[in-house]
Amino acid sequence: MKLNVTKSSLYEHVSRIGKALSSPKRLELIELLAQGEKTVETLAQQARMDVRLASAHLKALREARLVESRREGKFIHYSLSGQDVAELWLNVRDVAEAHLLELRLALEQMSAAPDVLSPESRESLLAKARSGDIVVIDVRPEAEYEAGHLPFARSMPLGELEKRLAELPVGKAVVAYCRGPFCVMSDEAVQLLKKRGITAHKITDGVTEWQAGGLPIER
Amino acid sequence: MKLNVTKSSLYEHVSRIGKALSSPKRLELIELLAQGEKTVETLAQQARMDVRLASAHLKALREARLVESRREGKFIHYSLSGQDVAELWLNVRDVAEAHLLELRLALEQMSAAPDVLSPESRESLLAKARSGDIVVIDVRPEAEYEAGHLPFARSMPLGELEKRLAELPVGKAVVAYCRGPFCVMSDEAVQLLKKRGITAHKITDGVTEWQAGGLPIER
DNA sequence: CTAACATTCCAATGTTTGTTAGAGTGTTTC
DNA sequence: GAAACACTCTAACAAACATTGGAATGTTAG
Repeated sequence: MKLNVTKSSLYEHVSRIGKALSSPKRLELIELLAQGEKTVETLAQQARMDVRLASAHLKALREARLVESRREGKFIHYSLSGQDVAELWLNVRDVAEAHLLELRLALEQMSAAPDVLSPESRESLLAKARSGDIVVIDVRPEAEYEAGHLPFARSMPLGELEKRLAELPVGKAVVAYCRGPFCVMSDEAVQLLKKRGITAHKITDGVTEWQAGGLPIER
Repeated sequence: MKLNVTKSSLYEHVSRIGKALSSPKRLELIELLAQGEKTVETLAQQARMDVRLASAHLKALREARLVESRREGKFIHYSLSGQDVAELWLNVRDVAEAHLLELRLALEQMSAAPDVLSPESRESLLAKARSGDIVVIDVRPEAEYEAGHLPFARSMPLGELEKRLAELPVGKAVVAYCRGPFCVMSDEAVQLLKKRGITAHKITDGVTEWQAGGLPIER
């Protein structure tokens, strides 16, 4: 029998948010939810964890009011309870990257192999995409593309990429993106494309980073 | 016997930052450190906790690279390891305030009594302070004032306020501030001033909020 | 109604964390 | 050198947490 003592100092309240951010699994769920609303099953599958565990973590996130749920028939759809939550995730990630050497090393090692497009300005990328100079592909699952994607990007989920290579205009450089710097799907896409002789690069920005930078998102 | 397995997924690294933010005591220490570097003893005293406990929490914060320490003779001075850490704290606090009803209620209740200056723009406050239209007082301990304060503010620590009332120009409205919305020192200052018949208001901004808003800080 | 399914709840496990007590380091002052 | 001081480390315990197995809930489809 637990008593509801609510040791409610102001810091206590804020620490509930901190607690929600203190588990790697929950952070992964937040990043996935930043790509659009999802069911528990989808989340569990994409984060490779047991459904029960995902449910438990989602409960914790819901209690910290970072996520909301919506029932639709058999399924319960979870989503972040605001754009500010996605931006908080970016903020925590940036601070971690700035101060934790280990993380910076791990990230460098990860994206050392495939071509990362030099961080030219987001606007210049946008301009090239608009003019048709380059082809921007979104290699995330289609549902995430539907929930919001970069302007002028076309959906080309990693799993289908190989079969759908013919859809890509010949001779044009391809720029791939996925969920953000922690996501390896764009790396794999670039590898595959280069193997087929297609000029390909990746950008580490995902939709969340793009949006947080004040740039437009299409739907 | 613990093995140093370092389950180093990327999320694992970021969660170290989250863990550091998951304890109310640590958050309080972060807020205090945002006011300027401090020794363990000062921190323990201001946060009303045992020195040993403060030391333990500081160790955790240091391991998450959110704070740094610097030895100077007998004393070890702790400080945030970057402005970004202070801004992360603001970000977490803002998200908590936006999504946790309980916190918003607690805050409203807290600042219901004393006069909160209507959130007129920071610039207009600055202008009035510059022109001498109002007197801005910083009621934090003097050391924190020294480490950085609002432009045109004069130091008037809460503990000395009563003795030093004569220093205030007569007939002018006083605006008090302290560490931020969680800090009650400005509330107490306003109460005391009003009791003496002095027109007094508070602003909830502290130096950190002011600075994060892109406004200048004096030193 | 029942069956199938998505999701959550409950209970039990081992692990991590917060806290305090007491001892130990390193630095200054005499 | 010794004493005083600021701070940290070790050990210990209770509380909180993550994870898994098994059962329960609520919904749709028949």
